[in-house]
Amino acid sequence: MKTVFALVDCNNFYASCEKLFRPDLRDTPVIVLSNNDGCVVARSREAKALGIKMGVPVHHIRSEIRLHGIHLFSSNYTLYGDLSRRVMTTLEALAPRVDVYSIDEAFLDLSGVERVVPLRDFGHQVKDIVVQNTGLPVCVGIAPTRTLAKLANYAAKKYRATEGVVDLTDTGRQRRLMALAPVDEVWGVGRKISAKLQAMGITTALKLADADPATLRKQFSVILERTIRELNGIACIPWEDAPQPKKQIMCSRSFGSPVKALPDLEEAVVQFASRATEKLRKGGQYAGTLMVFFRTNSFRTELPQYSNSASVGLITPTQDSRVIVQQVLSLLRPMYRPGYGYAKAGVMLSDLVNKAIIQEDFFANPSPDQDDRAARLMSVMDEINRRSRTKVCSARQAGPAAYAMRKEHLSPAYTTDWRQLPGVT
DNA sequence: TCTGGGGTCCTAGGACCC
DNA sequence: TCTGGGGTCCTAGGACCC
Repeated sequence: MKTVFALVDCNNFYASCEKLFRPDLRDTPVIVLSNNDGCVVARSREAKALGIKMGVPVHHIRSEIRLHGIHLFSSNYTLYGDLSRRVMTTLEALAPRVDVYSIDEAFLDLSGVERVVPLRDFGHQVKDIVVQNTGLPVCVGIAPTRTLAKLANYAAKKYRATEGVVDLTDTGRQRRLMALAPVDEVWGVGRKISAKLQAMGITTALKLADADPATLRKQFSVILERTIRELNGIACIPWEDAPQPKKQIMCSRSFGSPVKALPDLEEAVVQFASRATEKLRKGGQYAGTLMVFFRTNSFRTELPQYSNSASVGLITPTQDSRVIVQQVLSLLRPMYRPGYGYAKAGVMLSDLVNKAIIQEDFFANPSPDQDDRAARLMSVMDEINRRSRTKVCSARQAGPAAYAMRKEHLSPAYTTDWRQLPGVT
């Protein structure tokens, strides 16, 4: 049986989520901003039509915002995460296998579907059911490999005549589309590689597909070789039988205003360490290495700059917030220098393992019994934090702090907080 | 152009071993 | 002080993705 992939991708996901609860903004250009309201991370169709570019700092487009009455939203990940789950649940009911690839897209296994219904028709069914269940518009790209499905999705978004669905299982259609697609639209070809390819005369997806994989592997890497094979219809990224466990967990933030004093910096990294460890426990994992970093604002070149990072390996991997917080603080303190305004800090947990393969530390103090008590304490803490708004946390995490993020245009938690349900008047 | 918070994978090069 | 060849492991950095 021929393998067939579909890539389902939400249109302007964050902007569509915001519009869902604001029908009054139906035809208004809308943009969603990154943390701290820094730059543009999503644009509605109308905003794209106005030429607002992805990633621009919001203060560069103040005049356009005023001129065209563009509506701003701070990012509301609680809302987007909840709506994403609804989309994915819908997709899981429609296909035997679903790979959630990011917050707004998923690969579906459509192998065998064409014996029952034409693939293009099935794509339209998927699209209609998702919009019916969630209110969110999606596009569907169908092809024999993930890389081609990505390209099909690009075409479905770009060309109106496709009505949001492109079936690229036919080789002739693949080549016609690839001849039109700039090489940087290929999945896996970013800014650097695209520039090098262009210099070699490889300007379209088709020229890349027809290039010699062995030669390009030598000049680039196996990843690009794989991309070439995928463009030629050879699937190189198979289905995973089990979801792959995380390899690292990161928690970092830019601060709303510069942080100068050690206690404030400590408070921030304690927060990050706690949040990262919570994610760790949610996945049932233990961290073997932790890293902390912080830095001044490198864009303010007129100001003195300082950044540093340090990591430590634990003898026994842990998921105990108290241990991780202690370690992070003892890494941070000797690195801290007064006299700088710090703009960002973060904590990373890595060398993650499951409990089953943990090597006990022969000389460690806590007996297995104490270890057990630590585990119970952590799970009680997590449970309380899930249920209540008053968070239980280590004494160092106070809030709202000096480094709080700017979020001046935040929409309500429409779907995850009873008190913020949208009203009908 | 430089703005955000996550992630993954690959490669080159150094340290170290025989 | 210089001379060989081969291997592994780890880390840092780069490139990509959303």
